[in-house]
Amino acid sequence: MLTIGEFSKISHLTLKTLRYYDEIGLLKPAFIDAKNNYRYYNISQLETALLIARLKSYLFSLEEIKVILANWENTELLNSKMKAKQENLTQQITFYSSLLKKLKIDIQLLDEEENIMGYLDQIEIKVVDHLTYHILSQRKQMNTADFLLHFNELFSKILFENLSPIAKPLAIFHSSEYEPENYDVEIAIPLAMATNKTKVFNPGLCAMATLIGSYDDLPSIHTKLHVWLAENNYKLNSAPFEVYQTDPYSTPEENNIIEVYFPIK
Amino acid sequence: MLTIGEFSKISHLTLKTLRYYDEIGLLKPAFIDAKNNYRYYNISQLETALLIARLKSYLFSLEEIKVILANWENTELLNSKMKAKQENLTQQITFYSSLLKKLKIDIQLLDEEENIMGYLDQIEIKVVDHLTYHILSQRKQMNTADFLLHFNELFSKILFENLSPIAKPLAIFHSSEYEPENYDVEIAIPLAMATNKTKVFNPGLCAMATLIGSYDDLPSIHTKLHVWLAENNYKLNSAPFEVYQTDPYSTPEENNIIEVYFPIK
DNA sequence: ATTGACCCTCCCCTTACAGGAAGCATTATA
DNA sequence: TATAATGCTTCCTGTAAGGGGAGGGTCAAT
Repeated sequence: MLTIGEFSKISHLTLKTLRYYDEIGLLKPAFIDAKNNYRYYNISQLETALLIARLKSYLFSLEEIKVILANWENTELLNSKMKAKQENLTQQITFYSSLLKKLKIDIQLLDEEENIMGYLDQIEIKVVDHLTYHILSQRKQMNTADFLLHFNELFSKILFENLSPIAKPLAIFHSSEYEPENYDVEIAIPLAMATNKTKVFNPGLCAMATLIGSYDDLPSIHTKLHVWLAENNYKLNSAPFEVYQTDPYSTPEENNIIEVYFPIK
Repeated sequence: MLTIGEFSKISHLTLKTLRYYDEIGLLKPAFIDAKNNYRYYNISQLETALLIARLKSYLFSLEEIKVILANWENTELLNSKMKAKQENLTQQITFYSSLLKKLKIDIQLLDEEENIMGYLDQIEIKVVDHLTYHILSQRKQMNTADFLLHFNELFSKILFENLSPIAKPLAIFHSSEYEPENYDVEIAIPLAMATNKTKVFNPGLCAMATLIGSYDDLPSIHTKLHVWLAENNYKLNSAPFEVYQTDPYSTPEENNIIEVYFPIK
């Protein structure tokens, strides 16, 4: 039997950590002296501690580790968790790598004494009179993370009901605030002919800017448009919408072309 | 003037986020109506919001971003912070990559139906009678993170006082628990001759195991040794110590050779 | 005048502990 | 044996960056 201090020294886990693991039920001492609440550990628990440390080094959460330990006999579980973690780490690495790439571009800009927000001045705003369309649309509360998925239903309908799209798909944003988990969006596809399921989409005069790049830059475009509206004494007349000019499935993230329209008056 | 909802929609920051940024002083609304506490933002603050989002995407903490914004005129600061962050990201990537490599090895083990803790059984324990040395030593409370640095002083003394080391440097662990920030360690170098500054180091009979690999595996060795002591009815006779057989500065992390000794009775 | 959308503050929750206080228990030393 | 030094306990607070929700006030349009 080892006291918590001895156990700490051998396992290289602090007292705080051991007490915390006890509390969350990850590693409970083999024996607790009822009269003074002293914790005592088995020597064999040292190996459990090693295992925990090992899994922790792979960035599993303590909750995940608990599950793995509880099903230690089930090697399939561990195997699949490990493979999931591998996938996870790989994604992290690509994420960090692309971040690093962007960062380096900005550093170069800074070294050339340019403003890193300078790209904002490159955004060009046009005033256009948008065509009137008959659109097939669906309005939903959606999670912005799986925005794309929601188009599938529409695409499918068009395919199976032999409808003919006449322009690129678009999305109309009705939300009054930014709520990524529960975003009020109407996705739509303009059709060549009106049916009883279509409705008329007639935004009229619009301020428009084109985004070439990642969706992450959408706030920049929106900001630009709003600043422009304010400077030119226009008001937003109805919900902003976006037209997707490129296929997000086959286009690399940074080459997407999205037109953002603000109906104005 | 924009209400918080409008500002949220354009900037793609949630209401929660905006209120939080107000609270921590990162982005305070330009105007607050005193009678109802409504927050109102300037259009120009949208660009600040964009900047914040940008820096956040580079994984700066909000605290860092606050500092950067406060010194926005000082382009040097931003530049240096960006370069530090670049370094940081690079390290993260190497860290994740090496983790991924280890993970893949374990996955392969699992696929071959081996236990991932199997390496524990490979650790060989010998009983040896340790030589007696005259050691030049220093006992300190240290942070385990800069363990190596503490040797420099000793090395320097040996060099400038023309002393002759006779064996590899070692460290004796007096701590009674694991406290990474404040670890009670005695670092020592055995010398050929006794002086008035040396003391006798005579651990006697020891159980010994050799670690080839990263320092992270030290708990495994300690665990192994403790299990062995318990199984063979020995007791720890004095503080455990480690002998560093390889130069940590020139040896890649995974090739270090460290001998761990437990004086026994 | 009412209603529904919008805004406010306040409190609790998240991870994986660290830091510290206050108070027993055990062990070492004088 | 008395005292001091450790060792152990529980409990409280704090971390980063907000999310979730309660309870209640306010605004704009009908």
